[in-house]
Amino acid sequence: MPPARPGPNLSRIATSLGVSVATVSNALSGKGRVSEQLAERIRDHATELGYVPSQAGRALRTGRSGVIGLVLPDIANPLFPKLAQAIEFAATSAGYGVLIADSRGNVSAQTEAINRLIERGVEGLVIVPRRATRISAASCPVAVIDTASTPGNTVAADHWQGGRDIAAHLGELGHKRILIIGNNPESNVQNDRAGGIRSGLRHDMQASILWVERLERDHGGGCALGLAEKVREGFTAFAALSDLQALRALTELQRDGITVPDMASVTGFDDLIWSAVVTPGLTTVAMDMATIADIAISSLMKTIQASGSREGVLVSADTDRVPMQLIVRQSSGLVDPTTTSLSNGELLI
Amino acid sequence: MPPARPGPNLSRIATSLGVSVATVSNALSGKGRVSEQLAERIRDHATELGYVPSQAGRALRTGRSGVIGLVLPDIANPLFPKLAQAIEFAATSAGYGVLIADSRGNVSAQTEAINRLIERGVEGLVIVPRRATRISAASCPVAVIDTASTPGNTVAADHWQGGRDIAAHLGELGHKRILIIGNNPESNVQNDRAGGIRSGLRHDMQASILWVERLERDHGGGCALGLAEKVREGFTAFAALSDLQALRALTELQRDGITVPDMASVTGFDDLIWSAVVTPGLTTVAMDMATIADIAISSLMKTIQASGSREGVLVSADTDRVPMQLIVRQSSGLVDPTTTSLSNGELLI
DNA sequence: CTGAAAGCGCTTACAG
DNA sequence: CTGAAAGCGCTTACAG
Repeated sequence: MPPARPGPNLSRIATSLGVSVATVSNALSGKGRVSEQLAERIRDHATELGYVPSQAGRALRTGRSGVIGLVLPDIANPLFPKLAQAIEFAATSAGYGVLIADSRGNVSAQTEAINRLIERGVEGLVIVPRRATRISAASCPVAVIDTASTPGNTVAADHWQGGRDIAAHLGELGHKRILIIGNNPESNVQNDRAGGIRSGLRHDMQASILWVERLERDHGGGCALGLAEKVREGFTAFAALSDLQALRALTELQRDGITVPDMASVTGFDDLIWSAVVTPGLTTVAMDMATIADIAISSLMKTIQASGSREGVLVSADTDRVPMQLIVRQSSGLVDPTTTSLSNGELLI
Repeated sequence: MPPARPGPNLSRIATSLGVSVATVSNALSGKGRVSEQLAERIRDHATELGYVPSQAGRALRTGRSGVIGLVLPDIANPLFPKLAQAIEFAATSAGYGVLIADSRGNVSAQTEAINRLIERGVEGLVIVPRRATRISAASCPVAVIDTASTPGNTVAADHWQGGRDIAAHLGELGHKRILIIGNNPESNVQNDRAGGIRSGLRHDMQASILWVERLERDHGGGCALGLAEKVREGFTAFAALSDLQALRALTELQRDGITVPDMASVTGFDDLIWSAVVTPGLTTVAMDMATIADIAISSLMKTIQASGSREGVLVSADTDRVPMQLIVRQSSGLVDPTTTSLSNGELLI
């Protein structure tokens, strides 16, 4: 005999009230086929007993688990907290739970992670793919979060426009020679951002690009970027393609006696946690994670509802580009004290 | 009539092979009540058909969902990636999925988050509680990750010992006057760390403490910490209670022309992502997240197995203190190039 | 407005 | 070694 749940179930409520389980079910789901009077009695009794509906029973009957999966290439990525928070919030608002999976390691780990989630019965998947991975249709609806320049149905920040904003900002400050600092030349995101910067330069501005990964291949991990030398060569602005590289640039410049922003400006991307904390505060461009998450989740919901949750199609929304927002702080020479405060009273540690 | 799943189920495999569902179930679960020959035929046919077992059916029958919940006070916390990654890995290894929930906001949000997870049928919960929150027994086993000084059954890093390691390290470097920089005087974690530092000072060393939150209450968010002044007063080492404050200290010192580590040393806690990236690299103390996660998950598994997954008790392990590990980088004046490399080729951006 | 009944897919005693 | 059957808790046509 199957193990009985300790908590009360519909049947217990029903017999205890002398009504049928069907009526209890209808009353609790509020479908309105029960007289309001009886419905209220049933609801009261249910709360009194501490009734918690069984997801398993409901899922088995309806074919919907009420859960989606979030697959990340590397949870340790500093962008992840914002993404996970936004997805969790959007999914919860839509009445769904979020199972996480880390596809750390190779591409096959990504496939395994996806399969694990599908075995757990997720109704849909939000995937941030590993580099150079195309998600072949899984056996459930999938929303991909990636660069706009990745082909396929994706939602992404408008990295290109973010780059243009950076270029415009640096132009206003009078910079002529910009050094773009990227990590990985294979990254679609970084190439979009760099392209945006280049396309936003005024005619009298010019930019070079430094790929840190290549530098480190030649000189070892953690090597100096040699930015003081670049300053001597005439570069006055360092536009990193992520806040992590921006932080590296900022601290290296300061260590070498180049004051920021007096002698050089530094900008980043993503508004990661430390951007508002460092001195001088880091000028950066933020993704609108809430909107990105909303689009991903709502496309997913639409597809789930339409397909009866079982089609293995990518979400049918066209590629969405969500605007990025420039956040000016002191590292680029403009001081706006209102953007530097960080309410970190909520930080765990 | 309930909606049929599109994929094959046990019954389809059974009829297609002319055997009973019981036999298929036994063959696939490998309980060994089926002749090896038949079992193999069944397994082959199942993979051929792309059979994926229904979690819902299994959960309903066995009373186990195969899922645990992870409740975090704030997913945006920079420590979260490491924690989530470690928990996800430990849970996956134990055959469990991980549902996440953010108890952002007030304490009642934490209660709601816990209830949502319980409604989704989690068999256990890993909770990083909000400050000053005691988790009253939920209706499933709970493992709490917090400071060792929080009463109750918890697993935590040995923050006190980490503090002692910092003090010993600074002592070896010859520092006499230490400024401890904390964020929040209410935090058990921070108080443990500060206490550890104080207890590890040699007789000829002395420490003062600066609470940033109080400073900002008086001078506004993002205000300067005034560390250059402290250097003039004779402080030579700044021991932050988290890497975020350490980064703030480091950049403020550098901006004010105090070279690190020549004129002052800086240390942090947690080995967050940027510690290895800044110049000079940040000396810090790392939690052993893998071990913490292993202990939390295995206690949970033990309690789940013992109690039939339904008792509302905290895990019965005594409070576990997991050692922290000192990571020496240049910010404290010792240069060890082997610890400065960061393989960030896997970073998304 | 309310109830009896079927059935989602699975596992596990129990019989043979 | 294999099969028939019960039952986990729910929802939803269908009858009354």
